[in-house]
Amino acid sequence: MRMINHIAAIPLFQGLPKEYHEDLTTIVVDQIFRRGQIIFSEGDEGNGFYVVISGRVKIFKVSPEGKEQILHFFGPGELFGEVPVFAGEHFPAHAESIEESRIFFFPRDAFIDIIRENPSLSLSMLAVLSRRLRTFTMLIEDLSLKEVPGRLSAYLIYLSEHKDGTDDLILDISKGQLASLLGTIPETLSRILSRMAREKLICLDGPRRIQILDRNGLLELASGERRL
Amino acid sequence: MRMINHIAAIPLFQGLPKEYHEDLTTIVVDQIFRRGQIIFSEGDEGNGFYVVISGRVKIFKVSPEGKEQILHFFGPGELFGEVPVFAGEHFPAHAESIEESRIFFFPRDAFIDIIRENPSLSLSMLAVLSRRLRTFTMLIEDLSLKEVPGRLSAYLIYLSEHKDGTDDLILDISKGQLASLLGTIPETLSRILSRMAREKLICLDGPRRIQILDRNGLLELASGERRL
DNA sequence: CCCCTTTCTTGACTTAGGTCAAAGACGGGG
DNA sequence: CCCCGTCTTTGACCTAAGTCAAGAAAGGGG
Repeated sequence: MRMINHIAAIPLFQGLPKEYHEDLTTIVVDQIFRRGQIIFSEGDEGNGFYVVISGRVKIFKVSPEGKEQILHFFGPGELFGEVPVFAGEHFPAHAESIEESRIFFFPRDAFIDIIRENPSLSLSMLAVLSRRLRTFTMLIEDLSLKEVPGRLSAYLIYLSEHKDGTDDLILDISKGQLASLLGTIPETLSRILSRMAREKLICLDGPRRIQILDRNGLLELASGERRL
Repeated sequence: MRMINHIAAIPLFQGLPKEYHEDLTTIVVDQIFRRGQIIFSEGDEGNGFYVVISGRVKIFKVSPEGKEQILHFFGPGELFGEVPVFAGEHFPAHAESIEESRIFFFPRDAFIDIIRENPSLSLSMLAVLSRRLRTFTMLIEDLSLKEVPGRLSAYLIYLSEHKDGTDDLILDISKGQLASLLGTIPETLSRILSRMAREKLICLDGPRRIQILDRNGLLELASGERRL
């Protein structure tokens, strides 16, 4: 049974006594979702939460006219859909698998029973939720206080700080998705990218490769000191 | 000692064994803040969280140019500033007392000790954080997917559903603050209010009194079906 | 009751960024 | 290697909403 290894690898469950890992394997549901498949929709009843084992998932809202605002991307080891478990019954947004993904589902009631007996697990959950609140706070700040070039700069800086090795940044999502994450549309994003390239802030090195030429310039944009 | 009564009245601590209420009184710090006084600032180290006993508090972000985005208002019984307790060290936003307020402060370490022994308290905290995540999700949706008349309509509908008795809605905050909560500026809010009055959706009955004339019209605006 | 401060409204102007439309560039399957 | 669908870019246009500036109302303290 390899499931227990997957569970032990989930950050949320690190530092949990082994017997709880075993308890968790008894309640977990192992699922595969294909690219584009909806995992849950806004308003669905939330009977449990999910953890990405492999692949990637996006969480998003849609306006009546069809514009979509991405709230998060989640990759391996991250959990999502936990809000209704503690707050009430309904999911506040949609979840879609953006590539073939393996997802573990943890049913609500059984999970709460485990939590009731394990304060250290609940502290982990509290940490996860608090960190999520912080990222939302940043997203709200971006959306309401910065213009799009500022949000984009902040995102590029963020990428450059979390990348591994290479000189270029590799966008791991399509530009359309990035636009939605930044609260704008592909056309606008495209214009801003080429404007930034013209201003020698960045260099577009290929379809999904971006090189940062003027880090300070980006930082100034991100903090609102400069306009494009 | 009346402090324990205040603590017992905090929703977060409802359903907690009495002895924990007593433990809490030993760690709590009782504070008074005046109107306009800053409780903490973005980036401050978070050594604990706060609960409003009386008065009102706003949580907000400020752009480099000084525009402010209000994230929350909190009144009696509500807690705030809990993110750094579990997620890390720094407050992600500012907190200001908008009227004379009595605030209890709970230091981080002592509180975590109590949580470690009391799963039902941690479940309450998880519920509070989850509900907060949900309201942020709604705020993000509003800010990025709706135009200002839509956000305002949503807020008026919300008020009308939570009001007590009277026919008119009473704005409990200034129009400037409301503008900031809606992610806009007072001029724009003012224009939209008079436009809504002209369109007979609402009636402005005095400085802070608004009467809803056409609930459906507001609902259509809030859901994006109609434009103003 | 009146002054002074703060808040609110209104107007003229500017602009970021969204919409619509069409052309170009990728990229995987046959 | 070529075709077709999907992503991306570019252009012309439009509009929501922000800026600046000047009055008008409210509201609290003396």
